[in-house]
Amino acid sequence: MQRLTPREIELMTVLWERGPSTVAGVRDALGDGSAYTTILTLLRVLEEKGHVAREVEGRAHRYAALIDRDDASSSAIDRVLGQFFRGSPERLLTQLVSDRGLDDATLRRLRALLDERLAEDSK
Amino acid sequence: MQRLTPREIELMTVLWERGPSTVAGVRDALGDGSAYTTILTLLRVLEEKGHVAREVEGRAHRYAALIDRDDASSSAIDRVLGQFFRGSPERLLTQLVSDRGLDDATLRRLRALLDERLAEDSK
DNA sequence: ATCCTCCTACTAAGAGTCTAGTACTATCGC
DNA sequence: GCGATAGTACTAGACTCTTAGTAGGAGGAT
Repeated sequence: MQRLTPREIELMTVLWERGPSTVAGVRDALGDGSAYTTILTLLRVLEEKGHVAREVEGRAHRYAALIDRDDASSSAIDRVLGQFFRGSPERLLTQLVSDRGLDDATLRRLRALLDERLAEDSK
Repeated sequence: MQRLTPREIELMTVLWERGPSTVAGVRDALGDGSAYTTILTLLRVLEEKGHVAREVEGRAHRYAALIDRDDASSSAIDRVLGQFFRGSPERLLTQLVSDRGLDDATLRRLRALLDERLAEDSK
């Protein structure tokens, strides 16, 4: 999966969460002061890159995400994993739990998650 | 912490792993075909940004990382967390274990990590 | 029919990233 | 001393990212 820029991630997030949207819809959802044409341009670029598709709807166009949110986040994790943790999820988790001051409740939920996963695997 | 570019991360990684290095040292460690002056320029930029310092050593300069690797990776995690997981480490871990096909051994090690951490906290 | 509004297409500018060349300097071997 | 070598400083070009303006078209209101 090709890398998304920070701004592109913001736009894609809107499409992922709201579903297919018009330029005005995306702009409203973002709620920053970006000009209408700015959003339009960004969506055009995303279309060129193959990350979104659009269809005509009345006189406007409706843009829809073509890539999966999970795929995008997975790529982002891969990148961080490779850049900082020699590809090791353990190292990442270690830092996650040691640096972030996660409270016991969160730690226990994380452990429960792993337990679940392990139980599934052994089925 | 300010965002590092991908290329900057590569250079910083060399400094983090090898310790303070000269331009030639960094260039050798990278081992890609980059021109000497390219590495020089990148290090100069990193110095301008305050990420590295240098001191004269003979006729060359030796560059040293000023920022901590853990801080940088922590920022990277924060970014991904914010961009894709609404700031929730659980959501990140969920995807980590579900998508990545981690084997049972790894999952158990991750769980052991959490157990350790929980034990420490209760001390 | 004409004007207004909404929307798109195209263009462009400024900043940042990454690359590397050229020019200059200092040191070392002789 | 003098040339070769190794290093730095400066410059610059190609590319990407982000922003937004201008022009023009299509539809609706009157």
